[in-house]
Amino acid sequence: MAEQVETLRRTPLSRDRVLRAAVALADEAGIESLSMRNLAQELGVVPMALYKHVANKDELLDGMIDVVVGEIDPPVAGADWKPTIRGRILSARQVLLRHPWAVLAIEARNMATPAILAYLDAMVATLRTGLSADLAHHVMHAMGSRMLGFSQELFDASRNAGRSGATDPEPPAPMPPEVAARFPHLAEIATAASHDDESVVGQGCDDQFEFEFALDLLLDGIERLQQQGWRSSHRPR
Amino acid sequence: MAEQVETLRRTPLSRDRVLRAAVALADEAGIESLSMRNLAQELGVVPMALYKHVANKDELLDGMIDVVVGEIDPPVAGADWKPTIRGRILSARQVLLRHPWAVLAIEARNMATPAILAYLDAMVATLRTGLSADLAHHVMHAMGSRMLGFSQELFDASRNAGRSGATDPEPPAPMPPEVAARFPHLAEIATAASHDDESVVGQGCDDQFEFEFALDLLLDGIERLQQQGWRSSHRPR
DNA sequence: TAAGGTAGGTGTACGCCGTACACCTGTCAA
DNA sequence: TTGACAGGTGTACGGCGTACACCTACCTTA
Repeated sequence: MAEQVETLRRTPLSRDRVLRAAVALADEAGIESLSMRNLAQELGVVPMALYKHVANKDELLDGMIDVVVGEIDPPVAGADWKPTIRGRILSARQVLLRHPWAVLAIEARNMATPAILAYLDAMVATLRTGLSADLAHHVMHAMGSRMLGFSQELFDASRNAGRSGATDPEPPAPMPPEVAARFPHLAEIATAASHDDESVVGQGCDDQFEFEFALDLLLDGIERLQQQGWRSSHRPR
Repeated sequence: MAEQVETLRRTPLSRDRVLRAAVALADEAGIESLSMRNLAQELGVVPMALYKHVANKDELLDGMIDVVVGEIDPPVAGADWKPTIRGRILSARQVLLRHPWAVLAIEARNMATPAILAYLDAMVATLRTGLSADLAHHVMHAMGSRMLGFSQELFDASRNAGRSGATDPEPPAPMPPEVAARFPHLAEIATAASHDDESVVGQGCDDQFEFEFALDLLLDGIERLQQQGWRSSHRPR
């Protein structure tokens, strides 16, 4: 019987199983409690066993990133570049919301992983159906991490989610009065938006709205440049 | 004599001296080799001595961030919101280029430090001279980390600078042919821009140009919204 | 069927990390 | 003179990534 249990749990390790377990562990317990030792324990195995499947922890993180990027929907073919780009980016965003730790992981690594390169290459291909190579180049820079479905929010609620513990359903705490007094303009801003709506609870931001606002600001500006045949002419400093 | 040396090096520790030494160490050796132990050694002191001046390593990092943010030029008063914002953001960018590690440090922490809040509050104040509170709110989100002078470049050379070792003056390596073959659109893009200029070496991007391109794309779009009296009207999903 | 190579899990150990806690020491106020 | 206190010290603990030697079950091939 003991060896039956052994056999059951001993679905043999594999790189894929290691990566998926790592992603699951990071999703549940937060990236900061993803250690080789914890991960090994989760897999019922001794820490050094992992090194037969990943070279080291950095390579593990790269693999995890590729797993996440692999979840992004493939681009729909044939449509206009603008809605195509927009849709795929919003899909990427949904994926990143499921794996909040991945944002930091992607930023912290140099991220020239094959999966990311493939993703970006497809994105460029779509852009190039409407834009010059020149403009497409600058657009890729301008969109930056938004291409991967996230942007740097200055106070990022999702940053803390998946950091430790699972979903904490607490609404964002309102700004304490002494803070509001010291930073009055921030305080005014904090409650300024999304109140023409009927049922907005508290002063939480509609993150999805904010993301699409910035995305469309960029996409509309890009479209305008494209329509007027923009070319980069480095102003002489 | 021995005690003279003692006295010389024993400029008494202080929170300020600790923070400045930490910033210098991160600048020179990279953030990943900033440990409490290394920092203590740099200061000629035993590791635990640091804890009389900073609560723990996270608080040390917060303090380092505040030192960096304190280097950003104060806003020039009286000018129009658009050039004021633009100028201050470009100043912030120069600061962050001097302390490349700070980008990751800022992203990794929740960054509600007093210095950052003060910086952002001043930024909002400037915005509010021309924009509604509603629009200013969304603008702050849209600009995201660009407000602090950086954006997420997908292949960020400055990310690796200051990571280990000092400045490496190597130009970015050209894309290896087998990579270019697998990702043809990226390859085309990589060499597409900044070649109408006379003397651009290799295919290195002009990072400053790219940053300003995106910044102006956003600022121009914002100005257009402002001029047409934009108000957020959440589309009914 | 025997031999031996190989893939993959194990055990031990090292050096690094952050930091809790008890301790010492010099300075200054009462 | 005393004693509180600010600030530097020494030791120790638990956790980390991972090098390295090892064992073991399987598969190939003669």
